[in-house]
Amino acid sequence: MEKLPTIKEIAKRLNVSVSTVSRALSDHPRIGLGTKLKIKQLAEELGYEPNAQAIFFKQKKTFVIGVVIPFIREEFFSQAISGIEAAAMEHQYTILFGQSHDDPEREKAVVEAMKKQRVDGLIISLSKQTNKYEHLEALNKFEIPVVYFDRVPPFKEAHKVFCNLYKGTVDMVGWLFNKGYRRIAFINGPDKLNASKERMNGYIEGISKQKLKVDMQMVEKTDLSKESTHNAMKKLLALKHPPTAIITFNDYVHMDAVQFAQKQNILVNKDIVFVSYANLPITSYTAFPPLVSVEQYPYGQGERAMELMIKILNEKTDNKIINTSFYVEEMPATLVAYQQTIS
Amino acid sequence: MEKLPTIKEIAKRLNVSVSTVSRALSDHPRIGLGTKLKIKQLAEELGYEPNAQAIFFKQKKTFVIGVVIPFIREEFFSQAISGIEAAAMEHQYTILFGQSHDDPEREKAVVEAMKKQRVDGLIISLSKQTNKYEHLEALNKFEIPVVYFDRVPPFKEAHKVFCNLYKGTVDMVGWLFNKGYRRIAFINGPDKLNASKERMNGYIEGISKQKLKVDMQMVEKTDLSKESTHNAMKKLLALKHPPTAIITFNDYVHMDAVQFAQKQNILVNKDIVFVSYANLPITSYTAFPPLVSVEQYPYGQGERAMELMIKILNEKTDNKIINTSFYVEEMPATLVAYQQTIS
DNA sequence: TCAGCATGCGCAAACGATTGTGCAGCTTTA
DNA sequence: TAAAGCTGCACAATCGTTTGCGCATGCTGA
Repeated sequence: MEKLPTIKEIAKRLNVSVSTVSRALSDHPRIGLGTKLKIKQLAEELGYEPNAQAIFFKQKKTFVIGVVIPFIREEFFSQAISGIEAAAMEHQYTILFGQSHDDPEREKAVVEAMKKQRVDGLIISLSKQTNKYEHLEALNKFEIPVVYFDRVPPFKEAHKVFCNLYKGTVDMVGWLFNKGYRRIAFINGPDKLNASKERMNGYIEGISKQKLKVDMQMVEKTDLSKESTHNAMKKLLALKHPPTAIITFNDYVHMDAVQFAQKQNILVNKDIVFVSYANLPITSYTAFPPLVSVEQYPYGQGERAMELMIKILNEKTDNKIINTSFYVEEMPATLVAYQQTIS
Repeated sequence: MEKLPTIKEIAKRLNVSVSTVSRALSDHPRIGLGTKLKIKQLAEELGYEPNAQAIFFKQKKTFVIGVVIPFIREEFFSQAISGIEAAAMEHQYTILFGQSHDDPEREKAVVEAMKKQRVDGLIISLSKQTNKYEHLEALNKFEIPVVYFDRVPPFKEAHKVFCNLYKGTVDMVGWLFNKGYRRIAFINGPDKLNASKERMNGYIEGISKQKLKVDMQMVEKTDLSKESTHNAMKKLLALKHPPTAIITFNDYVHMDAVQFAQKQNILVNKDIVFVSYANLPITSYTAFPPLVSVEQYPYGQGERAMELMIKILNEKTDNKIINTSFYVEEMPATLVAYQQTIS
């Protein structure tokens, strides 16, 4: 069992100083060619690799970015993290991973742990329940930049990457209208989510734009649990004039809604058509994927969030001038019709 | 913008030495009560938190475990990583995350990056293509323990956690036999995967146990791509006596196989029944989930892998005696009938 | 009264690497 | 031929923290 070789070890074996070894390995011009060669050869032999911990410790930089998301098992987030990882690798960064499980306490604990690890920055998609931001503002105070993505905070003073679903929702209502649907219902998410407000505004605008009347009986809410969604469906189906089209908050709500409709012997996408958000690959395997989806590009969001982070970090080291402005990146949400892979 | 406070800063403000501050904060008995109080109070005020980078650097420990998996988007792995994370948090460890994308080159690159970050240990599920292990043996050489899970290497000299699917497969064949099926086909994964061999042996044993004859025409292979699975299905359906039951390598192969069957206007689970491995939550949303599945407990595997890792690390610090034996943990794979949630 | 011990704290080395400075010895140039 | 410049290397400080050792001071007991 060998120890990982150090610069010291090389110096001792070759009877030179550690500084000479350090400079030789980084091709410093003031080191003689012969010495360089000897050193590099021995380094190669020993399988020397610089101790990142030591370097980063001295440079006060770790090249580690913390990433906190609600649930990795949600495909949206696993795709997002893939985008983050891809961008990170390209710039020699590594990522520390943590889940909040949509619990603010756990979110706080994870963020603390990452702060202890002295991550260079934090990329986070907030937990549904998060309404206090002290644990995150604490990071700002200590010059650890935070980039939010998808589930971003309501205030302006933050770097964010997100999809604005307003326009996508307007388009979706328009699409349904053009297909002849008039009784368009909407199962929205929790009020406090920004994403819910955007969708809601888009829905109202979309309905109005088609000269239809907004009927609040057609709007239900779910806390995103299966029971809650089933409950919303129950109410919609009990209406005197039940909807002929249902827009659901996301693909998971979609699947739960479809499940409920089937239980009621409703012919999905015949009696009632279902459309949704997210366009996740798994839906292509389900019996009744949304006829049309608002694509939110999770991979792209993750990628952009990471690139933004790197940009911020570079600015921090380059200019000593503290940049007090915040980056806000709004990505387009586009309407995607379901690709018929079956039959 | 404040800097993160250091022990030095506290020492300067209180006109004591850094060693006194360090000892005071860790309740050393030789530090006076009054001094301790003053120091602790100021530390609290400044929001002091020890610089983990510095401590770990000195202690040659990072409390970071590298985790490398093929694809986070596969539910099996996202569940596994949740188990790993849960166990890690419980013991104050954090996890560095990387994906191999089933590419040995990328796997190597990720492992190298983690080695540079001086992770305390590495938990890995091998890429499908990995058949050289130098990049991982390099870690062993430098006393960075490696725990493999699920996709484990063929050799003995390794810590492993996995499900042996042999018995599960025997049981599955038995289940089908009891239900009256006799022409039981099998779409297996790539030969080089251990998991394929286990399943194959189980299949053969299962068939023989029921006094049926093993018909190699009933056994097809897939490289796990959709095309390859469709191709395997094509061959099976073209047989003079096509199967009445099909065992697929995993839930993704299952979904692709079902998709193909539907294209051929075959009544799934009526003309042919499909059974599979993994029992992933998403299959409950699909039109035709496997009638029965061999549950592989990804969360449990991840959890156990992490616990094993911590055990190994503790042994390393406790006894200076190097433990040369390897831990091999075989988890039971149990047969699970599909929970009918629809209708 | 003084050795001996406990108390309370500071000094300095160490972890692995980077980097400014200094100092030889050699070569160049006026 | 001596000042000036270049070449090739070593020394030492530094990052934040821990920890063995040592040095005062005050107290105890014989």
